[in-house]
Amino acid sequence: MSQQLQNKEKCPRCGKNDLITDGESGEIFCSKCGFVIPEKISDASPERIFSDSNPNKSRTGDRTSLTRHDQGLSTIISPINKDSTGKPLSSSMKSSLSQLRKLDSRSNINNSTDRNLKQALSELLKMKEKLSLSDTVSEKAAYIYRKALERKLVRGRSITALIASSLYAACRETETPRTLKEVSSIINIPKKELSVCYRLLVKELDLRMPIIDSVSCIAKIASVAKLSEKTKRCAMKILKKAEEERILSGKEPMGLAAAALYLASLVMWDKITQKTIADAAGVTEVTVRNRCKNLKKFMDL
DNA sequence: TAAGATAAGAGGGACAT
DNA sequence: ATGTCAGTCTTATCTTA
Repeated sequence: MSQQLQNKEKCPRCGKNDLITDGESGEIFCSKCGFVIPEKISDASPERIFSDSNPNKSRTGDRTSLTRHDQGLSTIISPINKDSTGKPLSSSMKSSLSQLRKLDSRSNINNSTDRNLKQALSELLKMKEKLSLSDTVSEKAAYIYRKALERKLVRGRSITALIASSLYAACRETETPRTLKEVSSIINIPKKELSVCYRLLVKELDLRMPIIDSVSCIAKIASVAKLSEKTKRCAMKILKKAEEERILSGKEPMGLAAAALYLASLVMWDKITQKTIADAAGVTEVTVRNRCKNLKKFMDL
């Protein structure tokens, strides 16, 4: 059970003073009718109060995020010619406001870089959902894409492909196990195009990618193929040993992990076919066999 | 039916031109 | 920039137990 904080506002649905802030998710909901207030997810950190006399502990705005084209810091000039009390504006005010609006729209969205960014980021959010990735990864992807924009790498390339490869790069950087193949098939971009963009990003932005740890792939494959914990641990032992023998370089980590799991399943009498494990890992049976051969040779199994 | 073997082909990294 | 080369992985097909 997470920490819950009382909230002074009224529930918009039932009108009762029973709003509660969930300390973990930051959602505000009514304890009487269960209504969750949309778009009002605040962070659970202590509120910022600028004056002690302020009874209304309002927030200072949404959190900033790299996944918004303006990082969540936009100010929108209302298109309605009324002041805050609802009275119509004077004509001189109206004309200066319309000037402001013109300037504002030019400086914001009509800037081609910003327009590009806006489109890319909306695609990014869709992709993030499809690949069920965390905010951390998409933030990182947004950061990479911004860099790419700065370096003018987008010219003449498809936004979709570039933002997708940024996302893939973010996965690599955060060691989130997603293969190029998965990304390409889920987002519907040819693998080749994606890998060209990815290599471009790595090269031009000087990204330092951590080497994929095949041990972390084991967990993923094991859960897809529904293997036992025992087998998983045995496979990790095998890979650790192989790592010491230094026979891992240049091999696909997924293939290696799959082979280690297959060998482990033999040791543990965990009945599993090569096909199942190859499918779970997204490699072919032949690859599993070849990797098995390598591993066996060095481990006298 | 699962596992192993073999061959042709694709694509990418390293290195030279 | 383009080409070559060794090594890897995939797909397809056949054999073996």
